[in-house]
Amino acid sequence: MDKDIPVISLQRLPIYLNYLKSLSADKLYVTSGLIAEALGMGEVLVRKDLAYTSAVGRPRVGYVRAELITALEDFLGCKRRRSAVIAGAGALGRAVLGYGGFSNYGIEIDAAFDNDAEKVGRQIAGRPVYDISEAKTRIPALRAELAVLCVPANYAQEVADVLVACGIKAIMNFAPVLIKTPDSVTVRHIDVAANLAILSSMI
Amino acid sequence: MDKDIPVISLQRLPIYLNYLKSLSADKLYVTSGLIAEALGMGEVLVRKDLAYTSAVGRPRVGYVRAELITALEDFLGCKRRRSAVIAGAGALGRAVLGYGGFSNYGIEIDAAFDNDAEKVGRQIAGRPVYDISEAKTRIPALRAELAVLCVPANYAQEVADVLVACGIKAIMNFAPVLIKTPDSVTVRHIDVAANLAILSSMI
DNA sequence: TAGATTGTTAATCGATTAACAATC
DNA sequence: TAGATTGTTAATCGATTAACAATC
Repeated sequence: MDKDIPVISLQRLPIYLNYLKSLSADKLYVTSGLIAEALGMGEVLVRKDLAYTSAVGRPRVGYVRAELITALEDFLGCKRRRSAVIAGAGALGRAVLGYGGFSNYGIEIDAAFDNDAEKVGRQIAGRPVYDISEAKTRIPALRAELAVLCVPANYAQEVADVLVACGIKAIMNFAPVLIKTPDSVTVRHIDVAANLAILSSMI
Repeated sequence: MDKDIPVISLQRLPIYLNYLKSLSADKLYVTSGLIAEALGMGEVLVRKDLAYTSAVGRPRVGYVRAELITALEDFLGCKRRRSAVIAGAGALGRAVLGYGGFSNYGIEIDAAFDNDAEKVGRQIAGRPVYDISEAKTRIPALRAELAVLCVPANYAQEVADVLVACGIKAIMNFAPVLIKTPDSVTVRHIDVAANLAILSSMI
């Protein structure tokens, strides 16, 4: 009955959530018009997006801000704690490990993997760095289903295959190369250089 | 006459470019069908996207791979060298500084800025770290128009304002907060935590 | 009650895909 | 020539916006 949320709407939900959280605590109600105005988008679009979550607004007053935050967090699964791992403990992997923002979404980065003996066995930001060969025992033990791929391009496919074999169900890929995975595994590719090039060509 | 390329098509051009470069050197010709197949998309879409560049294919043989790469590079402005700076020399800023991939697109990261006296004056990956107060002389001197914003959320708007005042025309924003800029400045927001949360909710 | 805002249905807009003529 | 592939025009699909009834 209820249609699945389009990915493009899903991508806007964290933006709404951030905005709602940024409002001062005495702001009890918000309207779609207020959100739309602040974020530079159409108000009907905001209502449509919010309708995919369990959010319910009231005519004349709008949405209760706290309820709306809860609805968005529920929809995004922020309540359910989920474990993630990082593959590649280079500069980017370490930056991601040290980044605290994941906890807002119920995600915990629990470990990193690398093949460099220099890095293996140490801790980074309080998290252990294991040899990649340990992935097949460590990942199931952690029940991790999310992975952030921060290895060089020439290792990306090989490491992605290992992650998939270990039960990882979604991969955020920072390597500048497309990786192939079974349909059951979702991949988001973030190519930082390509993004900057796109920006540059839009100037 | 010629319509402007939609942003969504523009975003695919680096993907085509990477794929074409990944092919072995003896692959002289490529067809839209080959590219589409490899990338899991429709072949008409590939031809439409390529048509926005100056690429011209030939019926029956397809596109000359080398020509197509050149056409994409020209369109993306990879030939014209452009200077970029990083704001924020924390873990993420350092990771971006150390990342070599920008040169493929003609982009050179020339400097970083920070307000931490510990970091200012040092070099990271061979690039100088200046105090943010120097931005207004250094950025124009470098003729930098691109910036990567890697500061904490609570500084993001303030630092973005400085960058804009220094002549920056496009900002890639890694801070988990929306920033406001004049219409003349293009912003791409990459919220790593939000992206992982989206992925997670798609599992 | 009057008026503001929601939620939904219909219209529009833009992107993708299908169809096909051109051509090498 | 026959056939494969391009480039383009028309059709479809999906997302956004407009219109509006419901309602608090």
